[in-house]
Parts: sequence; C-alpha cells; structure tokens
Amino acid sequence: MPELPEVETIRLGLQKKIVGLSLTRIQILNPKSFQTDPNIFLGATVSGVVRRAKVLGIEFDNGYTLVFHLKMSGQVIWLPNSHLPALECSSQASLTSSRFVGGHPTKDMLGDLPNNSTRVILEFSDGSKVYFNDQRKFGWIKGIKNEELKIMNYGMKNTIGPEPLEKDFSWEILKQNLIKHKTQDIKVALLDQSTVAGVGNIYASEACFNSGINPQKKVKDLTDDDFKKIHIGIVKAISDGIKYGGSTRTHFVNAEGKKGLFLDYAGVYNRVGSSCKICQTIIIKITSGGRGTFFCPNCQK
DNA sequence: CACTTGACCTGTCCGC
DNA sequence: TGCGGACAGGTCAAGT
Repeated sequence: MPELPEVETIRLGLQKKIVGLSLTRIQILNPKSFQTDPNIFLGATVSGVVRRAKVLGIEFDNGYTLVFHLKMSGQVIWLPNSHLPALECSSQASLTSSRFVGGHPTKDMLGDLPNNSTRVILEFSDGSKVYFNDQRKFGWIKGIKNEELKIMNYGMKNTIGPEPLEKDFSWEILKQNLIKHKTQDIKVALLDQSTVAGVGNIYASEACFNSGINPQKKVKDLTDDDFKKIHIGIVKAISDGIKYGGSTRTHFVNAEGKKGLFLDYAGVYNRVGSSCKICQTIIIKITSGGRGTFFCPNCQK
C-alpha cells in the first residue's frame, strides 16, 4: 500500500488527533500484527507522530515509539469517542459524514469499525481509538526505544536511503545510490529503499514519467542529465502525492478514513489504454522486476 | 555476486 | 453462479 505520501498523509492527520493523549487500552486481534509488549505502552502519553520512509511512528513520553509498517494493505484510522450504539441513527449519520466527506464508503471502508480486517485497536484517554486494519496481514507494529530508532533502522532489515524531500537528497546522491544497480531497469532500482526512501510501485512509475525516462532504461545507460531529471521527477511525484492526500487504488484511506486523490492526477499509473496527458499516445503497461509498470512510449525514451 | 522468484496473506476481478 | 487463475501500494529470504 502506502508509499511515502500515503504514510505522510496519515501522519499529518494522526498528529492533530492524538498528541497529548494517553494510551488506555490495546486490543490485539491478530498477534502477528503486534510484535511488542503492550505493557510498555499502556498509560504512556503520545508526544508526537513521526515518519521515516514508509514507516509511521507514534512516539510516547516514556521513551518508546510504536512503529507501524503498513505493507500492501494496512490502514491506520482514527475515530473519535463515539461509543455510539451502532443502531442509533443520528450519531451514525454524523459519524459517516465526518469520515466520508465527498464520497461513499466502499466495501473496503466498511462503515463500522472494527471490521474483519481490523488487527489491532489502540484506545486513548479521551475515548478515541486508532484502528490498525490490514487485510493481507503483511503489516506489523513494533516497539522501539526512541533513541534506538535509527540504529534499529525503524524496524526494517535493509538499509533506508535519503528522504526525498530533505535537503540532503541531491541528484548527485541519487546517482551515487543508483549506480550500484547498474544493470537493473531504472524503475526497479528506484523501488530499492536504499536508493531513496519511500518510493514504491506507484511513485516509481510516476517519477519515470515526470522525468521522461523509459522505466526499462538500464541504470548504466543514464547520463548525468538523466539523473538530474529523475531527481526532479521523484521530488515532484512525492510532493504531488502528499498534496493530493495520497493514492487510493483499493485500500488506502487517511487517518480519518478518506481516500487519497493522487491517482486522479497521476500521469501513467493505472492508466493503461488511456491517452497520455501530454502527447495523447496510449499508455502501456509492462512488467518490470515482476511489478506492473506504466509508461508513455512516446514521452519516455 | 547480482538478479529473479517465492513467500507472507486475503480479497477481488475477469474469463470460461 | 461457480471455479481457476492472475493480480494488488512491500519487504526479504531463498534460489539460480
């Protein structure tokens, strides 16, 4: 699921809702989803909500952070203290409108929580709750000491590269990280989190489109000019993703249960058979590195 | 080594 | 309607 813009969208939403609240209860519906001792966190107060790459962290004042990875289908949804009897019409209506402004709930976003993909529920001192939903059960929540987040690599096994929106992400750094994958397709190399943090399958296709580079072009064939274009293309894709509240193909919703709009503005992702917004050529879909990859055969050489 | 293929899971969609 | 197969935002280990 969530790539950097989706996780950042959740972070921005959650931050407004739970900072300053203490955690009063943790319900673990799927043990594999919650890989830490809940007692560490019970009674602790939320001091911040952070993000690194695609990893979300709820930071507590006891020196620990609850770290979330949403993988393909994870959702983190906050709901206010509604304790509304599910049958009460008026409160149901107001709940629905606050969560689904501008659209109708789909089967994925079942009106009621918890639902059959809810894995963990966090309950806070004001009665509000955070639901960790994850249909495919690939995601996880871990507990890490705040000062060990970096050394523990935010719970990830492999190296995490630079944040694309931080100042230290230059085209030179991008080039340096990319050339380790010299024989790979550029789009595949962008998916490696050590190249640049937080780029996934949607934004890798979009970054290639933004830069006018064919996703199957080999890294070793890229010129400095190409690296500069790709650098700009990544920053634009990620920035636009955040600007439009992330992408929803099927699962993604923000902390308030709303879908992201980025795919309405995407240049190529999921647009196979449609015409390119720049040159009207039909967008095609191929497989690169085993993943669906979209591009305009005219704009991207 | 470097790159590719499964595995981890569940659900949906499409063709027959 | 039912059934099989492909496919879905991500990592990571095992296999070639």
